[in-house]
Amino acid sequence: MTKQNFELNGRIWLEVGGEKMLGHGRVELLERIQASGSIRQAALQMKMSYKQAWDLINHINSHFKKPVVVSQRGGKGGGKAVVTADGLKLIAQFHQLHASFSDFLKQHSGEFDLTNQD
Amino acid sequence: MTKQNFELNGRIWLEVGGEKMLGHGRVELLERIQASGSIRQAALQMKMSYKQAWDLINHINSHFKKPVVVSQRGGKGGGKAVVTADGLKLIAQFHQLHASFSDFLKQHSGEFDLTNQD
DNA sequence: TAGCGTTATGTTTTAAAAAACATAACGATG
DNA sequence: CATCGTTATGTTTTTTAAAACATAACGCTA
Repeated sequence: MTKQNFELNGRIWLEVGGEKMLGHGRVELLERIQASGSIRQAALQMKMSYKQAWDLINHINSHFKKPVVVSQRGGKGGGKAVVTADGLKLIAQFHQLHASFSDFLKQHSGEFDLTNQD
Repeated sequence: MTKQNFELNGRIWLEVGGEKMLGHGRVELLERIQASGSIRQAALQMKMSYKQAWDLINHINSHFKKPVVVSQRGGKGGGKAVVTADGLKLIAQFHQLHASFSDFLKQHSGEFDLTNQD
């Protein structure tokens, strides 16, 4: 009898109007924007193009009642971006939820089993 | 104060060797194969091409130690396909797990909240 | 006031994924 | 022993998504 080796995995995310809005990747992007004060730097760190990062946060901003990132161009350093209080709240809430989800996956990871008598 | 309307959502799946192997869609495919005795009929029901369905179950079969579907061509009706005992076991185990996951999502769906004093 | 680095946005090109198409093999059955 | 409906598989085309490229706007700062 040889035992099949399984792993349980999954993803969770936040939706607004049925549209995916905030998952693991976008939360990381927000965190890096907050840490660096720059969309460009955050994008570089995550190996995505500036445009891709900008499109993402623009999409989020335009679907929430209040923006999660506010930015300005020109000035010292060329411009900057900061995560709003709401954005920070979302990051924290997502982390908390994701920790519960990780527990869930770990707790149920043994439930797949094809062991039998052969 | 206007409240942002959130929904929590997610997916879970089974992996073998880090590769996604069995999630919601493939489980449904297996069920329809079992119910109809035919890959073609299952594919039609799910509005996918026969090739796509076949590629999926072939991929699964070749990554598990024992196949989840066995099939034969020719003969009465042109051929047939049946889900193995292991396959049926996986379906059942996935359903059980997915029910727990649905509970998880429901229980935590209220954890996102941006309500504040403005 | 020219230059710098970043935000903001549109367009074009490339790559990946999906769909469509085509065809052989098979075995009961009439 | 030809037909039928399905399994099995490869190839081509289309669609979609991602990446690359290009450029304007902006406001400090030297």
